[in-house]
Amino acid sequence: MGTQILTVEDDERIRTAVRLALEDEGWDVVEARSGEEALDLFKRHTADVVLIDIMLPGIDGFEVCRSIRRNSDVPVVMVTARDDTHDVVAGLEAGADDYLPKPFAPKELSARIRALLRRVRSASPTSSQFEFGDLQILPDQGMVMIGDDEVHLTKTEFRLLVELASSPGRVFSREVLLERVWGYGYFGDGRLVDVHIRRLRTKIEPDPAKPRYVLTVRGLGYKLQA
Amino acid sequence: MGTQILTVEDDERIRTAVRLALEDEGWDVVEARSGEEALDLFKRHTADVVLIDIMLPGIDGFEVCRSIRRNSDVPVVMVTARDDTHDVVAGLEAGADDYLPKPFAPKELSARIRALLRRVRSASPTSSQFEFGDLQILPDQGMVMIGDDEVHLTKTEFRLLVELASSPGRVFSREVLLERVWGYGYFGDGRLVDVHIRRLRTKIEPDPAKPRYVLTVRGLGYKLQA
DNA sequence: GCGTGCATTACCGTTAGCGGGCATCTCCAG
DNA sequence: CTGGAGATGCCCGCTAACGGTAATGCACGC
Repeated sequence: MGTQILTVEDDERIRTAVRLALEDEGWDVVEARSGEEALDLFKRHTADVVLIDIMLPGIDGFEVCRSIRRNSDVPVVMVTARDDTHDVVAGLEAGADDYLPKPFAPKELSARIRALLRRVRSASPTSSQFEFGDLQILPDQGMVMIGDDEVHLTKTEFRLLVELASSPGRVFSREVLLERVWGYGYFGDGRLVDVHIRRLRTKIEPDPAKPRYVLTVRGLGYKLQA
Repeated sequence: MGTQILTVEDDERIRTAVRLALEDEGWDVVEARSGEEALDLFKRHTADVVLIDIMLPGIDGFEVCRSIRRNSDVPVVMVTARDDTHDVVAGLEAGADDYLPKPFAPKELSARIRALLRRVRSASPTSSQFEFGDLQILPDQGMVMIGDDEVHLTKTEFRLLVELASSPGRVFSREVLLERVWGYGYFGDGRLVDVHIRRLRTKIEPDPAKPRYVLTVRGLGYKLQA
């Protein structure tokens, strides 16, 4: 699923020009022709960025922006022919993140949206999380839970587990694991992996002799039960 | 401690005008006259926003921005007389969050900075207070309570604690903490973090040898018990 | 049965984190 | 200006935990 951009613009020519510019960047564009339509679409879809023209029939851009802000932190860019300082300030005060006076270069619009996306995405560190039955892996917290109990893993064990969990069910050879967990250019014995798999099992498996999560695939490597 | 803004501008009249406008908003302004001075100041202080003029003697604004971006996510606004689309795009690509062509209205500058701060702060909720068991953190009042007793923390200890509290349970590496607490671009020993964690513990932990709140995650960093 | 590959254990050099101590810096009171 | 207290940054030595190696035992497949 790509980046979704909702545009609100009543002038068809501009709307089309904007759409083409945004699609050039590889983003998906959803178009609204009025404030009402925009708010309706916004409720029903999720957008990564909203682009609002101020001069709209019906509800104006400022109001659309404020309305969106009441229940969302989505990045908002205002685009308009009015470029008095007063309008710019009003737009930003209404909750917009950026304000771009027409006429503008499509490349500038794209660049500003990219900057905004960069900022927003760096702020929300994708708190990933895996779950396999009773086994719960929380990479952010450097933590593994079995049921309700925290299990302490060392850094190496943890990275090994996270690596296996990144593609559940897939078999990882010792070479691949050495490369990914220990780093490129590590020239050690493949037995090293065995030892750490063993240590991992004693910690997370109810019965390490009959592994439930970390399974051996003879002759190939190890995998995490999907 | 208020919002710190670092400005980089060689023209004295503009520098003064900008400073007055920013101070009107209640922000603290630190001024640099060249790219070199800016990078130097940036290393030693923390800034909440950086304002960069592109045309500078020595290192130009683009380079200053890129240099800052190499180890910081601080909001950056570029301000310049050049307003070709090409320059705007280049500025944003260099890592700036906004680009404002001169001449600009001080009110617009302030509004744009406010919008940026709003965006950045909504990402890391400086919410009024945190509570972890008996530990109560009141960032607004610069105050920490254990049970009913106020505990005195130094500025550094306090910021360290608040940073950890901003994402309870999440592991913070020494690098991240150095960046966030000591300021971007601080090039010191990672051991420094240990020292302050220890001092923090002696103050807030009932038994500093067996931490209850500030936990060590060996090989990764520290976290605050969720 | 035999060989190959995996499991298990023991061992030991290394390292990360902690605590004590010290030098410098800052900020205030005198 | 000066002295002192607190704050800050840095270094060194200690220890427990960790990572890697090797040796031995076990299981599976031919």
